[in-house]
Amino acid sequence: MFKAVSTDVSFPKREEQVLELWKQRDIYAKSLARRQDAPSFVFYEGPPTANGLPHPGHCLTRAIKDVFPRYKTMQGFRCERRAGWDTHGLPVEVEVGKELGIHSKEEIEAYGVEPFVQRCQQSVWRYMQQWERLTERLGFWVDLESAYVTYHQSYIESVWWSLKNLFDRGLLYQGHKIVWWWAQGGTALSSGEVGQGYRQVADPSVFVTFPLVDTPRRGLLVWTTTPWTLPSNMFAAVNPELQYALVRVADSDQELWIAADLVEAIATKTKQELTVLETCRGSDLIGLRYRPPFDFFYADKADAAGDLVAGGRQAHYWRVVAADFVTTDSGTGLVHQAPAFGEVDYEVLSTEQQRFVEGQQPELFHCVASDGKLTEQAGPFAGMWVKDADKPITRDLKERGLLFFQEQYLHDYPFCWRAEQDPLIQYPRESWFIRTTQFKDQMLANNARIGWLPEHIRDGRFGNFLASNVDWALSRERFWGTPLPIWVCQQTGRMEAIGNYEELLAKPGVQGTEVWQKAKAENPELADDLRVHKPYIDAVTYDSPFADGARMQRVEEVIDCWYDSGAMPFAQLGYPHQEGSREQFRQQFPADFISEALDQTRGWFYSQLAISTLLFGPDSQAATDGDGPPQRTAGNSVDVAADADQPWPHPFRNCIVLGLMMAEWYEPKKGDKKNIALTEADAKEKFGGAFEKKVGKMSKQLRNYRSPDEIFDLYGADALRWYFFANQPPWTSILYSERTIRDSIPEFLLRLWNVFSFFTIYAEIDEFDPTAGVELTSGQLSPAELAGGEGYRPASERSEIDRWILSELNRTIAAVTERMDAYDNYGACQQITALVDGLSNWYVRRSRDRFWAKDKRSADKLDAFWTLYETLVEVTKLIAPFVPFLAESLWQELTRPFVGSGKTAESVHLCDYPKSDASRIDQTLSTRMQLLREIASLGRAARAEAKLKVRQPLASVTVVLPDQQHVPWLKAHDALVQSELNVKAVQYVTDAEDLVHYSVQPNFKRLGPRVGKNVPAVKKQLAEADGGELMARLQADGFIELTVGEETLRLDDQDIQVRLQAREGSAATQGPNSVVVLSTEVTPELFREGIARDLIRFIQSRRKEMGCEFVDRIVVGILTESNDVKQAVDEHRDMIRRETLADEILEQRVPGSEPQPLSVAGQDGELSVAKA
RNA sequence: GGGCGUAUAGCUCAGCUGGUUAGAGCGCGUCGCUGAUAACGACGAGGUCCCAGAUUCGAAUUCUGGUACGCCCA
Repeated sequence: MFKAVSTDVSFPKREEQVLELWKQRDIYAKSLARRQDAPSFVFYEGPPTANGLPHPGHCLTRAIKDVFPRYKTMQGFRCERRAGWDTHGLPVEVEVGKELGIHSKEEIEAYGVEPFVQRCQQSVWRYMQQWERLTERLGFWVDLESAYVTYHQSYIESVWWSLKNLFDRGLLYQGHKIVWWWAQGGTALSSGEVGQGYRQVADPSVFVTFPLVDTPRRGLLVWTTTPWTLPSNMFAAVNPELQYALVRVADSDQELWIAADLVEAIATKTKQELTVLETCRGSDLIGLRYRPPFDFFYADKADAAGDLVAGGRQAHYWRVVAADFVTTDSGTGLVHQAPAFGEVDYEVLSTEQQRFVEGQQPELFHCVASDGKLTEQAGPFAGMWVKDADKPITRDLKERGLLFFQEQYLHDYPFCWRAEQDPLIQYPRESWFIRTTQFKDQMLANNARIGWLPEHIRDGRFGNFLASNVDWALSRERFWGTPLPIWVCQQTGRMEAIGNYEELLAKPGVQGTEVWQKAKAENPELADDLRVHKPYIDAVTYDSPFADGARMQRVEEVIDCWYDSGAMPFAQLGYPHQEGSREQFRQQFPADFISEALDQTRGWFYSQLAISTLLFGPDSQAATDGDGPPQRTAGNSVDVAADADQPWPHPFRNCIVLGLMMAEWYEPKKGDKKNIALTEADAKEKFGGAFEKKVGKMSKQLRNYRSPDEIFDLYGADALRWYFFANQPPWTSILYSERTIRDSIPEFLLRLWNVFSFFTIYAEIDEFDPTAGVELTSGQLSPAELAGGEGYRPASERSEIDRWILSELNRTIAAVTERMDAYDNYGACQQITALVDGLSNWYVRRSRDRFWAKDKRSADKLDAFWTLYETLVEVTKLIAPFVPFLAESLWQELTRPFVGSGKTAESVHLCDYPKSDASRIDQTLSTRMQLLREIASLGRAARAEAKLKVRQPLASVTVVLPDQQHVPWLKAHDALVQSELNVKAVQYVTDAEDLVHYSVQPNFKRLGPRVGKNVPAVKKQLAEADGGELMARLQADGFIELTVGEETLRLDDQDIQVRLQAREGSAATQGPNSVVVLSTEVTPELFREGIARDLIRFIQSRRKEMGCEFVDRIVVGILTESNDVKQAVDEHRDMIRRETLADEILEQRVPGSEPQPLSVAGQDGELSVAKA
């Protein structure tokens, strides 16, 4: 049987119990086992790194990642959820470096690559426990035991396989990458590190003359802010779209090309008089050859030239080229290009290289060594530190008459975050690239088929990013990462890629494996996976197939760890090496659903798409061993039809892109801004009144957020989850607001719990038994199963309100399903909230007296029980994916009476998701009930207006409706309105000119297209006409006629809408569909009845104070001087006794009671109550 | 500097394809209810829908141009 549950519930405590239950009974495994042969719904976990502590943002990601797999599992899909960990990369090296107190590459090498890498491998798991605990506590069901790990040998071998594939197809190549370089430290810095070091500095800005080869009197006026790069000049860039002017400099024969828009500005700035001789478009200047300011390279290469792809021949260097980044915002409109020292400049060189035929392309040159000093090639400047060379170079130009102008220029420039005095420079490094640009169109086509949420990601941020794709710079000159599996012939320089470790060992003349064997022998604890890492793998060499006697040696680099993560769809399976991985891959590719935050656009979203497109795209068939793209026949996707001929989209069909999470905190208006408070209450206590609320980024330093653990302990995981799901669409920036998280408890969790608690209280008292007569088959307490229950009647035989809530339930189930299938958790939650509100504030509220009815077995009472029970059971399943803990608690309680049978599903998460029963949806009933609720609400508003509390009975209300349609139905529900508004009678009228004023408006949506420009005229005529008369005519004829201009319009009741307006001075309120008018007269009889209701209330609260059980009977004594009160007791004795379970009402003090003062009808008295 | 996004009540946000009284929750205020009760309900105040222009019979919604903020990239 049911047992009344306390309303004093601690959700965190209950959640811990639920976790224990899940663990004991292995519910997650069972939920998968149930769907073993079902169609799959594929989910990919984007691997987080356990190298840092999890924070609130991870909770959101993990909550979203949880809700859809849970939902799909209940919907009948098999959804395997494999966890994964990202373990490589610079952050790990930095952590270890901190521990060791070292940071430069040299220091790491001095420390020893071998112990360093070993430490990295151990360090990766530093926060593992916290991550696992968070995952579990949040209720994120994911298979942690079989998690994929990016440093595992099988994972790395998958990555190798893919890289070999790319290498063999000519898609991996060596080139230069311009990096931010710390010359003193001899290392490249990541963009994150560079970002930390920006400072404002003054640098020289110089305008230099480049004389044209054919007409030396004419020159290009070229701008640069880095004079030290001038010796390495290769081109001058113009914007082909801009206008350029040839100007003569007054008092000289010099003629210079500059941007036309800048003539005046430059003249003013340089105090020179400039005369425009001619103008042209930038594109007309392209190809002009000039003499560079220094001869260091010019001496050798002035005549270097090559054949063009498009035919013809062109000089390699020192000519005008096109670059659309050139603007007229500053400088001269012509920009000096030293591709070695600028990423954009380098792109210009790349573009130029592509114009020439293979083997005849211009090549990068420069004269700066990696230590930041100019080389011997720089002649007199050799040996100078680049920044120190600015001045001598400028002076030299000036002496030779090439310097036109110089000034100081303020801008932000990056410095090394470890050595603040050291400016960083852009510098070319050898690097490996993947030829992704060749697949740009395919990637775009692939992207176009992905269901992005929000949609604008596809054409916006992600689409633009793809459209401006550059080749993927894959290699890293670091230590802890997947080694690039390319071996080089030491003699010929020819290379080959290796696809796995075994393949390497099978090479002829293999040597060097003993390095690993020795390490392992010395330390058997070493993870075997390390053998495919640096430095062990570097030691492995073999005989070159390209030259007799030569050896093959691995290149030094490791790869970008984003490649690791992007390879996850196949690498998590060890594809294609592991046994069974091909079959698994075919079943688990592509994913139906993934989700990460917006910052992954250029990260995991891109790495996955790029790798997948290159490896499994249309023209990769041959290279994938004949497997081709393994297209799974379709599970489930939005917008994207599973089209057998179209290989897209992969590797994921739907992606929810989460917004960034913001923190909310309070800081004092005065004093230490670091001394913050996390809640308003704390702030009040700490700072008095003087504080302000702040919203901003989460910050570890400021600690402006509460740790997830604390949230779980204080409010519970469901509160946090519901807050995430139900408060905003997930792609907006989400405020991590402790107050709002806390508020989700009373707003939703507790409200539902209270309904449930109400149910159990009366189910226990009345011994409601849902088991009798029920034959369990599925054990899910489905409507069909419950239909056999004792006293269960078909919905059609139950009362209106029962049918109403069942209709709302099924309507909601349909809506939630529709929303969730569209990956819209927010919309789904709004539906659920509305249902629970209706259940609590209308169904239970309006049904209470049915549960209080004396006859325990009356059909109506049983209907109420069955209806509420069934609704609770279905709601429990409905909310299970969202708030799995509360749902489980409810399920365990709701199934309690059946437990003996052993046939009920042992967890709500082993149930099917509810199916909407269309036959139970009654739209008319919904509309009518809505109207009824409107009337009740208006009635209450009218009472409030007239200051007549609901406890005071009134004679009647009059409800004015514009049409008769629903009146018969409403009349049948008089009792409901009467009790809700505490009135004796309800009248419905449509024609009540004395009470309301009718105003008639056009139905714009209908009439707009029909009458167009005449809409305002129609509106005016309708407004000016007598509303009541129009109504009468409409009701009599079915239409009205209006003359607008030349035309006569016939309008029916669909074309116009009648609005009611309460007349001034009556106790009336108006709503969208009706007006409710209150009869405000309080007769003596009504007054006394009000007194009786007051007395009931006093007695009830006294009962409660005394700790009476619900069924205890009492004796009541009322002492009063008031005749009204005495008379009220006489007249309403039965009602008072019935409501308060009083055996007797005496006009004296009840012996053995504690008398209480009583104030009713403005009279004092005394109330005494005792148990009978 | 470029790209993307956002701007609606005191706060956090809804508002689909244009339809004339712009909504919710919280907060605030007033009142009510009192055997679901440390809950709950009703009502109220509170809006230049960022600004300007355009399209239209009609614009929070579409277009153009600004402004502010956020993110990503340079």
